[in-house]
Amino acid sequence: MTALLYTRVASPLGPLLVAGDETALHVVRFPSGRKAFGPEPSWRRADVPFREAERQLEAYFGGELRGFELPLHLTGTAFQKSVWTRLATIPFGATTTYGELARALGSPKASRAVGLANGSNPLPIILPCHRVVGADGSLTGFGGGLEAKALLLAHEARVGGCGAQLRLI
Amino acid sequence: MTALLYTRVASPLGPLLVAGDETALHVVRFPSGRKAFGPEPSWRRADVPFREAERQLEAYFGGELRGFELPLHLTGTAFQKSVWTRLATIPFGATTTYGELARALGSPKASRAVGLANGSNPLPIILPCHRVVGADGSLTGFGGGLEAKALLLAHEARVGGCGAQLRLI
DNA sequence: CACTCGCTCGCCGTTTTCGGACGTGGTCAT
DNA sequence: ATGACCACGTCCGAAAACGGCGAGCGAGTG
Repeated sequence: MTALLYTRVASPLGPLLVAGDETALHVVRFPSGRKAFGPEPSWRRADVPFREAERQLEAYFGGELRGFELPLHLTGTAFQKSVWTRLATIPFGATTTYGELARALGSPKASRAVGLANGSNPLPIILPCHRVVGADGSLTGFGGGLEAKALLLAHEARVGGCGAQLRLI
Repeated sequence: MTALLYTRVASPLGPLLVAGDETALHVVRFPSGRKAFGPEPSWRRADVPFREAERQLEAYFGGELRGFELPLHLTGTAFQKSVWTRLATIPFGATTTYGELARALGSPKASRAVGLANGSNPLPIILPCHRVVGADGSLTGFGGGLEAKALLLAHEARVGGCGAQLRLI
C-alpha cells in the first residue's frame, strides 16, 4: 500500500483533513470527535490532487452544491461498502433511519450493525452518514461529534432540499 | 578442576550462596527456586575472597550500585556464553525480551533457546537475567522463583534507571 | 383512557481478547 | 546420532464484548 496524500480544507466545522491518492478520495476526518484527527504518520502533504474535492466541499458549505461527484475509494467489508454506497442515495436535506437503511439492504434486523458501519464511514459529509438518525428522530451519534451532525443537518435544512424534505416526526 | 570456595551473603531475597575461586566468581544461587540451593559437597567455606562481591551486592540492594564490576568465570557452550555476556548490556531498570535478545545475537528465531540459556545462568543478579521478560511483558520464569524476579524488577524500578526506562507494553 | 417516558431485551456485523497449536533453535540424556 | 525437553513468539480460529438501533412492556400522568 503506497503512502497516501493529504491536505486540509477549511470549513464551518473547522479544518477538515482530506486524504487520498492521485485517482480517488480515501478519507475525510473532522477536527472534532473521538477519533484521531491528524494524518497517519506515513501520509504526505500534497494540495494539488484535491483541488476539485476542495472546490466541491466549499460549494457544499456555501449552499450551492447538493450532491458530490468525486472518484471515491472504499476499503472495508462487503457489508460496510453496501452501507456506505447506500448512503449516497439519501437526498440532500432528507434523513432516514438506521432501521430503514437496514431494511433497504435486505437485513431488516441489522439496524445496529448499520449504525456500526456508519460510525466507521471513512468519508463523512461526502457520504452523508449525518443524514441517518434514530427511529425517534434523535441524532444518536456522529464521529465528528453530535453538534457537527446537528450543524450539517441544520445547514441542509436551511439551504433547503429540492422539495422532498421528508422529515421524520 | 580444583575445589571451589563459597560463602553466604545476606539479601532481601534471603541468604545468597556465592561461590568461586580466588580469582573470579563462578556461581550465585538463591535460597528459593527449584534448583538445589546448598553448596556442592566438594566446595569449601571461605569468606575472605568474596569481600568485594559482598560489598557490591549490598550496595546493589541498597540502591547505590547500578552495575557490577567483578571478575567472572563462565563455563558453558559458546551460545550460552554469548547470551550471558549479552545480559550485562541491559541497563539497570530496563527490560528486554527473549526474542529481542535472540535477534541481537543474530538468531532471530532462537528466542526459546535464549530462555533455556537464561535459565542456566550461573550468576543471576550479577548477570541480570531478571531483566528479560516475555514479548507480552509477562515474567514467564526465573530460577529463583517468579516473586524474586518481580522483587528485583520492582527494586530497580523504584531506585530508578538513569532515564532510559524502556518498558515494553 | 391515551400518551409518554424509561427500561429491558433481541438483533447483527465488527473488534478485541483469549487460548491452543505449531515452528523453532540449543541442550541434555539416551 | 537421535529425540525429548524448554524461562518464546507467532498465527489462527472461536468466543465474547461492543456499539451511532428498535420494538415491546409497564408504570406514571393529565
